[in-house]
Amino acid sequence: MKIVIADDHAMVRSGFSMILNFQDDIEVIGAAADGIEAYAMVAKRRPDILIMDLSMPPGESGLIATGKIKEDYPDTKILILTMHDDEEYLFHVLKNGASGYVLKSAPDEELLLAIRTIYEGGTYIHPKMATSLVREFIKKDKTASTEDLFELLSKRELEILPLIAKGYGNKEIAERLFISVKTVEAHKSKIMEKLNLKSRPELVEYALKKKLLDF
Amino acid sequence: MKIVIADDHAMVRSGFSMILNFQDDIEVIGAAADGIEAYAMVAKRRPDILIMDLSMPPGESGLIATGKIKEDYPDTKILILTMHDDEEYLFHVLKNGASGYVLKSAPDEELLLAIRTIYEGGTYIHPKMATSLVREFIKKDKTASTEDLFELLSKRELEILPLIAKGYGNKEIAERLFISVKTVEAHKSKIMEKLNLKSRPELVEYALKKKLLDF
DNA sequence: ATAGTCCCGCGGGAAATCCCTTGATTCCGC
DNA sequence: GCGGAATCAAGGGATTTCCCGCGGGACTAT
Repeated sequence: MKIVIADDHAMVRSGFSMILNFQDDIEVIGAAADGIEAYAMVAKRRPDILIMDLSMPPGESGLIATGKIKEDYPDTKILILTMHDDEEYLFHVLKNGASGYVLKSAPDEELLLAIRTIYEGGTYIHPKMATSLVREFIKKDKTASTEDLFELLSKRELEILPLIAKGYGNKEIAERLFISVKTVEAHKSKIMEKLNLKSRPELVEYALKKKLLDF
Repeated sequence: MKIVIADDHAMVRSGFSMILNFQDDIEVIGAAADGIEAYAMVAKRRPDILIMDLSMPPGESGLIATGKIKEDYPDTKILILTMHDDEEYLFHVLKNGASGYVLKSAPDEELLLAIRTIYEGGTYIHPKMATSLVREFIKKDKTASTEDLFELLSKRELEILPLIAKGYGNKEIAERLFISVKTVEAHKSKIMEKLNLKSRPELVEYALKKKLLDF
């Protein structure tokens, strides 16, 4: 596979080139000293993988370059190689389309593993960095205890609550459930009483937190 | 650090015990053959780390045991060791409180690295497994293009849309923005016209997808 | 400059809908 | 059999919705 290295330190570039070229399946076909050069190099050589240092001050930051390159040349996988074990970077970089994140302090084997992983379409995140990713994931997904819900609300109420939250009118709900509008209103009152909600927005928020809004 | 190993294969247990006890900083203080035994062992010995095989058929699945143990003994870190490189498992296991996920096919060094990482409070996910995690993360965070929004809707409309979606009544919105109810109605009409929405639920859905509902 | 367009704000009035209180039925567990 | 909850429902006042229309300010193209 063909690789381009982008790093503002010449020594780092040649060092990694040595290591990589020593591999049978890897060929370093270019190098760049900043984000702009990296973009140009990718445009010219079309590598399979671009290894990019995040902190390249002069031309353009590696982060921005990552976004641009990924947008124009999505086939080139981007592996971020950095000395920051900062969580913030990880998020931004992933959102900008990078496929991997390896610390410069990692052993050579890890770099090679990362390269081969993303070459095959995978994503390589330095395991320790996964912490923040997992935390975010759990946070976004585990808001709902769901348990307390089923204990408090009846079947009917549990059926009506999401509909209200989704913005359906009482009439629509009534038609959908083949009951009277008045009944829907009664249920709604009961729900709000049980859950100690006193306004529609609170109800929407509640439903949202309990993941009842699945459009 | 003190470790308990849970695996239904005796050979696996002794094998790993050998490897781990060979380390200066690790001491295997117990073993279990199923989820129930694992729970009891954790209750008795209070290890720093529990290494758990996911697929233990007889007593109780490792997954469920993980949840129970984590709930009652949150100080014990749980490292999942499995042969499944299945995405589904990863999610469930993380939600149930595991701190690490390592494949049985991984080299010993990786296991040791994982143990030490989670002992220090980190989270270790096998890098290749990060793929699905990242995918989910990006999906949950990048649903909104947000761009098209700001082009279509005016400032005021962009201010009102979320309020409607959140369930606020026209009157409340009017009071909050110091404008007339009639004006709110007008804006609402404009919004629905521009976005081709014809009902309140559609509007809520739209707002939700654009991440405008941030309670 | 003038006309066109968009954003913002406001209003009337009629019909539909929502909100709140009250009450009837049924079913369940004690 | 009796309290309690679930389900259903009506009456009446408050609110929203939907149809209209009005005017001022900003920006643009002619």
